[in-house]
Amino acid sequence: MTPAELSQAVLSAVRAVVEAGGLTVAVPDEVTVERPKNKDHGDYATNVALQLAKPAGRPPRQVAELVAARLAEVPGVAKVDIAGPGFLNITLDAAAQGGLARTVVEAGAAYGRNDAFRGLKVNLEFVSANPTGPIHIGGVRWAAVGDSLGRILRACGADVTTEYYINDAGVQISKFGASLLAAANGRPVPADGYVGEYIGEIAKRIVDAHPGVLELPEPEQLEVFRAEGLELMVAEIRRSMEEFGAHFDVWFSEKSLHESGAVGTAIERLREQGHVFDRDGAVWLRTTDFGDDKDRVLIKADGDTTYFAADAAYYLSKRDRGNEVNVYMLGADHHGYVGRLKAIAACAGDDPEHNIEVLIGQFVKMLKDGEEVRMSKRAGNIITIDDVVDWIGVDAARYSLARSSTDSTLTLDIDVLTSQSNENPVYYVQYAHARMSSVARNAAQLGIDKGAAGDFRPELLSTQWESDLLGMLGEFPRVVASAGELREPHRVARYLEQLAGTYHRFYDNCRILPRGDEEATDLTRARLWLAEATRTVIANGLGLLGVSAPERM
RNA sequence: GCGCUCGUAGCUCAACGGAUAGAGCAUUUGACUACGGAUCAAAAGGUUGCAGGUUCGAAUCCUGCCGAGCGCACCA
Repeated sequence: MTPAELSQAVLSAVRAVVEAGGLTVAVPDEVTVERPKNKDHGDYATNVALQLAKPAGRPPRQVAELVAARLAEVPGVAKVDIAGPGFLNITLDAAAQGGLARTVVEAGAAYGRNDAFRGLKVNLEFVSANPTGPIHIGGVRWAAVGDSLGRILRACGADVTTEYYINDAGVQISKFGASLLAAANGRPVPADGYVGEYIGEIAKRIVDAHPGVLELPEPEQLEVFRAEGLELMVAEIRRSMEEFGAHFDVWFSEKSLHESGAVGTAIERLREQGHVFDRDGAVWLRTTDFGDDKDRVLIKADGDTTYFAADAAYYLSKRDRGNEVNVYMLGADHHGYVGRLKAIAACAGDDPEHNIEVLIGQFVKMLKDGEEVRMSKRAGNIITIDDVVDWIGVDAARYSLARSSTDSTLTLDIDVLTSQSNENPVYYVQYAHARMSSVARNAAQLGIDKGAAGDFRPELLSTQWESDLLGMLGEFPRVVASAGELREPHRVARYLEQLAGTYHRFYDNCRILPRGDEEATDLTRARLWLAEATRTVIANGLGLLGVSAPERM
């Protein structure tokens, strides 16, 4: 029996009580059934009686007794206790609980998926770092979290488009080009230009590809370095992202918004909505109508459009392409954008609470020799995505970045990650998968098979460790659903750590394969079902994080 | 000054208003002639920044204060 099925059973019990006249209260749409932390509280607990007590005008324990009597009759429910202020503690019989292993194995890769977001078009924009240098650590966090969130939302049935916004228009690209030009000519980098080894490397690649470039008049040279440098840098970023396993469906050029006239069209559309006005020779969007702290300029007095105008056009583009929910993942230094982004949606006549979601990721600090590594572009000590991957590999990097909430600043100790990488929790999870794979290999070698589903005897999975493991497996669909709903991939990682721990304890206490000359028994086969189910869930979960599930380590 | 985010074990971090606040690392002590010891068992470690409030119940929600980070452009 899955938690979802049990939840339905509790609901039916409540309904039965109400229909029999035991309670006068509206039957809730859903009830929460959770795994109690304390084993004495049964396999599952529900607080439905506590919630219904007040509307029903009855003491919680009295409500609990009425529901418990009905629930105890449900097939598969072994026992229902009333505890504390009015919790219902439910114990399942072993067969009902063990049947979950078969459910999981038969669902395979589909186990954990749901259709909560069926038909919902979601756009996820993340990283979107300026193509003037390599992706640094802050961008890497979003690469890991954003890509994982995309996988999770797809598992929840959403139609997801992942997107990288390329800021390829504007002065920073010109500065980038000027920096490349200077490097190619052996001159010092201009003030507030870009420095770093990569500048010299890219400059050299451009010179190699265009042998005559340095003979051209300087303005033409600049144009070559600007355009070619941009192309090479974007290609470099794409390579890094693909190597990191972060895939973007769309690489969206800011410049294209200007060149296609989309920016002008967007301003006109906002004007038709009545939120555009002229003042001091500039064109403004009255974002203060919708909670922004000041109005924003769309077209400057000198006639140039602002970055904000492109933002508005970009948002409308996303909407025009059918995206209903548009998620922006920004660094903490951009949290000031939330108000104006929401205001764009509102000015366009959309619902800013539904059509735009902004996730703010706090900074990632790097620690080396016990001290924070102060990153500065000028000093050239930026930690890039490629650095992190070189040190600890893609799996460990993605996992360490995705396992904690983006709400809190994250501190990564380089020394720990490199020298003691075995202690990284990702290996704990992967090791469980490798162990199960090893058991499967050994079983095959012994000619043992878990057998047909019809011969599986779930009631044999009766120890505390097997019960714990089955309980954890049952939680997976809800973990995926809540991770998707809350946009919090770290919930999947934390769950996997718990699941791996539960598996390791099971493995330690419950021998799966026969030893020596012993024959395989029904218990052997039942445990193979359980191990296979666990392996499936770990593989599915790691897949949601974009982390490999190795068969050997 | 205004605003956003955060404050949990020595460290890094969990905990969708639920029962005794949990893991890992570090520290201490145990377990391999059994399926992978990258494991397991156990000990120790807390006034959840502080003070109020809301309720059957608060780390979680509200208010104030303290502390940290980051924002407050006709820049991009």
